Amino acid sequence: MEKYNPQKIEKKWRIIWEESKIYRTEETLEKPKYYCLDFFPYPSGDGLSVGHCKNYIPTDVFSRFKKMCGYSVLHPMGWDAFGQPAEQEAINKGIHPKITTEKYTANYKRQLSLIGTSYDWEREINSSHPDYYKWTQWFFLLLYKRGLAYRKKAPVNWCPTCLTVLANEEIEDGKCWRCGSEVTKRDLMQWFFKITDYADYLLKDLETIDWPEKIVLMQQNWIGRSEGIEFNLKVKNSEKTIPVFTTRPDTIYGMTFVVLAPEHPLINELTTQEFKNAVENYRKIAYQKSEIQRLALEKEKDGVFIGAYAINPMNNEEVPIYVTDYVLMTYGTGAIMAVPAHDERDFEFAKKYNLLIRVVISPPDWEGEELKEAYTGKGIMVNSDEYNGLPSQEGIEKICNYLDNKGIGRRKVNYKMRDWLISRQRYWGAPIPIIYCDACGEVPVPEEDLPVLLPDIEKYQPTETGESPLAKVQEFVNTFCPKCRKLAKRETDTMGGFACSSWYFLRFTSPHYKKGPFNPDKVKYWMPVDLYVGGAEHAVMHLLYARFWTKVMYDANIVNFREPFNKLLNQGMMHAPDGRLMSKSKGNVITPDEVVAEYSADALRAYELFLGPFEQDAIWSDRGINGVFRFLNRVWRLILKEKPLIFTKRPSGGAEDISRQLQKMTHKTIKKVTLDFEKFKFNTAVAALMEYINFLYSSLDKKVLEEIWSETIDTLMLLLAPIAPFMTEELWERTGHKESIHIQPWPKWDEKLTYEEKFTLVIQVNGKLRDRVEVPVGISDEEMKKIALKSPNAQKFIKDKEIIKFVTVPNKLINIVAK
RNA sequence: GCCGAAGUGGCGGAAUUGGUAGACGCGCUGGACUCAAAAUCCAGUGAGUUUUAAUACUCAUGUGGGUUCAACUCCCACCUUCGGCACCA
Repeated sequence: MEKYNPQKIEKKWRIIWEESKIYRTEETLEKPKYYCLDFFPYPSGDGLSVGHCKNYIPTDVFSRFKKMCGYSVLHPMGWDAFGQPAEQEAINKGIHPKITTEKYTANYKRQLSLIGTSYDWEREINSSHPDYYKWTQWFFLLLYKRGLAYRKKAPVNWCPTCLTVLANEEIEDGKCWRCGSEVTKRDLMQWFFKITDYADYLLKDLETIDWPEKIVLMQQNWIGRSEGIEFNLKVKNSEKTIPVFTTRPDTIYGMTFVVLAPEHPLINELTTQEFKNAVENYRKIAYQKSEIQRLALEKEKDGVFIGAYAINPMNNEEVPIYVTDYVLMTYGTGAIMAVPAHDERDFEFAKKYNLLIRVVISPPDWEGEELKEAYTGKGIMVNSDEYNGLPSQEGIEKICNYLDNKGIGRRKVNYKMRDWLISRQRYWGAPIPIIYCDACGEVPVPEEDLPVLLPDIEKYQPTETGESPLAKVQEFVNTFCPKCRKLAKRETDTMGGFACSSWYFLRFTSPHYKKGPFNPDKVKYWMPVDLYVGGAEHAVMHLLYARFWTKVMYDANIVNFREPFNKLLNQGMMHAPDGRLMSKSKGNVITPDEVVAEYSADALRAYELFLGPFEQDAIWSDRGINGVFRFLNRVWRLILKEKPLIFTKRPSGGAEDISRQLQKMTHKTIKKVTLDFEKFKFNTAVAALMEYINFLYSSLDKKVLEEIWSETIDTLMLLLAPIAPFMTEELWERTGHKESIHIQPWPKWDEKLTYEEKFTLVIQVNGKLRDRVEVPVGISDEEMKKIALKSPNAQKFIKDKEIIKFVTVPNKLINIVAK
């Protein structure tokens, strides 16, 4: 027998598979389709680590499995090559992103082939290629035409290191998600997508998809829907009114002051002369503060009085108006009625400035004493005139009705989610296809003029001016107005990377289509994605944006589904042996290259699957992989060398004939592995195959009918094929099969053959295990009782006691309850 | 602070609807093979008590209660770890 030589056979099959195009996608109406997709990766210079493989291996195993089960499977791969990470890399290394991108994608592709993935490379896409971003721009225009892309000057998040604006989702703890610098505010003219128009829609349709609860919850929280009422507060000695939003109108009688955000437009008009200086000072300081300082939890609430008074519409009480930075201009109306008794922040503020704290919702067991902290729960209304005695819920209804009827306010829904900031002052992205003309204003680039090509330039470093590097490229900026043909200027900002990944899953269905972003027939055939697999870190970014674009497409009648990804799974992260995340800077990266060289791609695959549950984090261990490597060697040896005592006809005498047990074991294993694969439980599937082979080895000194042995080893190879594609292909060939193992039908199990004839009857006394007896399946309760009572071990524990009852579980156990 | 997930041998992890806790693997121990080692193969391996031995018993799934004939699984309280959100009125 030739030794298992993975280096040789893996290289051999990689070449054969590529030449025979065995992984080309099949599109046929005769089979059900299955679209299995990985998150769109950004190809980094560091290449793949075994951590990344924790995602790609399981989806590959599953795709192979589905294909063997008779599906036509779409399992594509492409590159999210545009965007900041790629550009930053290029800047750091001083090499043009176009060049680095090309190099890195080639490396990724090589590594993915190395580990035996079955991607259809004829469908490879790259978001930084003009034939791709042409359509990203096309989608921008679609949103624009539907009123969902607009430009406004707004204080936006600015990263002083990356020199660009960031979307809200790209800020973590007030810091840039990429470089960790503190984010500051800057007033810039920016493009936004109106995702808030779809807030409710995005929220509701979460019910229709099979996603991890965790992600659904994160999206719900991110969207942050809250129902309330917006109403106007009159200002004493002024015509102006201040709109405020509240979800707790039942606490309106507890309003003892009003607070405005520092950016509030009414501050200038309402502040009295006397307080102008103090207010201006406060605003200046607040405005200079970075987000992180402003949001710091420990920070004391402060603010200044503006000299004006607002009037409570319920009782005409006059309350002072303050400006403070704990109120955000970007949510609700940027002003609130402050109810210190029932809001923690207002309470803190009132304490600091000795403002009145009036209880209007009675906390449980409250007897009129002063509150030590705000009571934010619901309760019975007090100190609220005719509303006294009402529970909160009713109070909310009644007061809303009152304000509504009086024309003072109206019910409103607010969302935490903000519009999606799409402009980036960066070179490496899809140019925003808009032209500014002195005569015609903002003009979209006509579809037939797409793509707006990203010029090839030398100086792509970002600038501090808040302008994209493209602004300095005269040939790019200067153009003609598509409407009036006069001289005009192009928009020089590019789109953030998340634009590209908001539709790429559609492009895979027809990656070379020229007449549109995708071929509608192919989209109809393949979409939606049946299984989408990636990390949880994209919960509120990519996964929300892609859903949004899909809904816009649905409304525009270009797709016939409202959700792009039916089922979503998040893989756990793979940590380095030191328990930390793998990263080049920490020097603890383990690459698939080194593992494949030392063991084999098949061993790497099997090990990553076996390490633990798919969704759970795992720690790479250099020792553990030995176990699966041994297992693969045992498979190799068993199939090529070992055999039990084979016979062709019923023999007499000699060794024990275990044909029947073997057959049962085979069918039980098929069932176990199949069901485990369906449930993405690859670790127990591998374990089942290990048990299977252990059983086979223990059968070698027994007698087996020839056809059963041949079924046995064929099944072993087939079940293992998605996990260890190289080795099984080689073994399949060596055992005389002509066609590739990867196009064979998945083995089926015969349910009858998974049933046992005997089982271990567990005998308990008062719930404690006392004995075990082998008995035939299907025996009656009475028989079980008889057997149990005969057990000497059980007898020991019941002899001085009175038997009260028997509890039986058919084919499992009997419990004798005795006192 | 709020929301969510998870705590099982020396380690990674298994355990249908509550029904044999620790599958499978790593590691370790002993043995076989070998001049020797590696590799491979065989056996053992939760802790404790007991027995010459086979055996048997007690304890054990983060902690403390509860429901149940029976709890890793269900309920209540708490502890720890990880993840998310964090002035959203």
